Amino acid sequence: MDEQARIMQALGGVSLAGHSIQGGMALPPPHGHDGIDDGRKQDIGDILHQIMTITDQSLDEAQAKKHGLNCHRMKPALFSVLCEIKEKTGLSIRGAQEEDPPDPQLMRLDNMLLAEGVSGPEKGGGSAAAAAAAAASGGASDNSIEHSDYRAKLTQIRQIYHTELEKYEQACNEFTTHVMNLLREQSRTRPISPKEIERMVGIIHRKFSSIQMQLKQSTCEAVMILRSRFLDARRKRRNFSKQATEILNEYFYSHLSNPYPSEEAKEELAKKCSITVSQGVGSTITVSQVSNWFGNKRIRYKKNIGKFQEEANLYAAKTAVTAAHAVAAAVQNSQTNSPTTPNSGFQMKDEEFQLDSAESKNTLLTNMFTGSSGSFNLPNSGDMFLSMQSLNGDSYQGAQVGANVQSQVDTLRHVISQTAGYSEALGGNTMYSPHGLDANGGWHDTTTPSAVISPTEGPGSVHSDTSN
DNA sequence: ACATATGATTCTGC
DNA sequence: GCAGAATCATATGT
Repeated sequence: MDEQARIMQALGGVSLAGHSIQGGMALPPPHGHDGIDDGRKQDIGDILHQIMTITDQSLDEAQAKKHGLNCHRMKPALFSVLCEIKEKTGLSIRGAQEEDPPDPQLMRLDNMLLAEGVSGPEKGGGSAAAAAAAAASGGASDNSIEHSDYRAKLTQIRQIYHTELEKYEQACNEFTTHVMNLLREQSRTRPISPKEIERMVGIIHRKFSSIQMQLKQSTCEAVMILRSRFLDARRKRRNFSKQATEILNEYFYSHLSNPYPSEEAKEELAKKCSITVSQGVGSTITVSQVSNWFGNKRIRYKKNIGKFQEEANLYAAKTAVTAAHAVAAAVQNSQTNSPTTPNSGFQMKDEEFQLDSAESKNTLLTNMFTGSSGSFNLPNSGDMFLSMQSLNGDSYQGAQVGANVQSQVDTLRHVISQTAGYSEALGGNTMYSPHGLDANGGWHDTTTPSAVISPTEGPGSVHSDTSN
């Protein structure tokens, strides 16, 4: 042990090729020596001398000396002792950063990149994620143009991410092997154990993974920005076309008693709205958009019936006019018995859009006579009739005459009778069962037209939608 | 510039 | 999962 101590002391501060070997070496104080034979003493002295003078010599000479040292029989023993001491003294430095636990932040980033289709399997991963994102946001985005744009940008991000990642990995590997080679090389002259090399590799990997995390973070940010730009429909909100709104309103007011279109009805409405819209630049209207529309409509109508009175009148009138046309045609058809009269022209193509005579009448009656939310200036019956007459000449085509002729006749009869003051018995129309909002504000079937009036809407209580 | 309209989203309750 | 309600964010009208 004394021998070792002396060696240590002698070696302290010696630099080889610019690498200090002082780090981590605690040198015990020198003290007396005994029991070492002179031959060995001479040996060690030689080694020390060679080491001390190695930097003063030429490269070739140094190389030769180094080789000599490496081949020296004392070398393995010295090396292991130095390593042991270094290991002991270096303990305080490490230990803290041993095995790294999975970073939650990194895991979140990884998950997100995977979910967005940036990382993970190649192929249509990006578009699949885009579609999923679109579906998540209501499925309302059927904008193929914008979607392809989004996908293109996502692919771009994906490519950049992967090339960068690859670059980092390559650099990391190169650097690691370089450092490993260097250390291995130096381990000939410095006390570097394989364990230490391993640890160094770990440190390098950690450093590189922190760089990778930055890359992941910025990629995530880019994706988020992209998403907000392309997929947040609220940012891209566009009003529906006039025709589309008309179709939807048509359905709403003709089903005022129960404005909850079935899934098929919604699909049909969406299709119709999209057809009318397709001639322009507008996007198509999806089922979920129809659902949104009805949701908004119901709540806004209920909140302020007065505000929608005019609209309700209009659509009810349109419905009635449509019915009138149908009836007129039917009558003409039956009277003239003309084979050229297109009977099929009034045939319902789609049962979904049946005209609900009771409902349309209800709308009319409610609007005209009950006055719903009080302060709305009700048109008197004459006005209403006039307006209807004027509408008669209208070339409005929007309303799908979906009803059978009989129900249209009923509607028309009621409209006419109520409007013009006819008091005919309207033989056998027991279908008249107006529906409306119940006292709780929900839609239900009632038997009194006045039920349409919201109890909370006293006369003169017209107010605007303050929800905004 | 401001108010209003409107499509979409989010939250809550059922 | 749907509907209602509240809210957001944009579009449109003045």
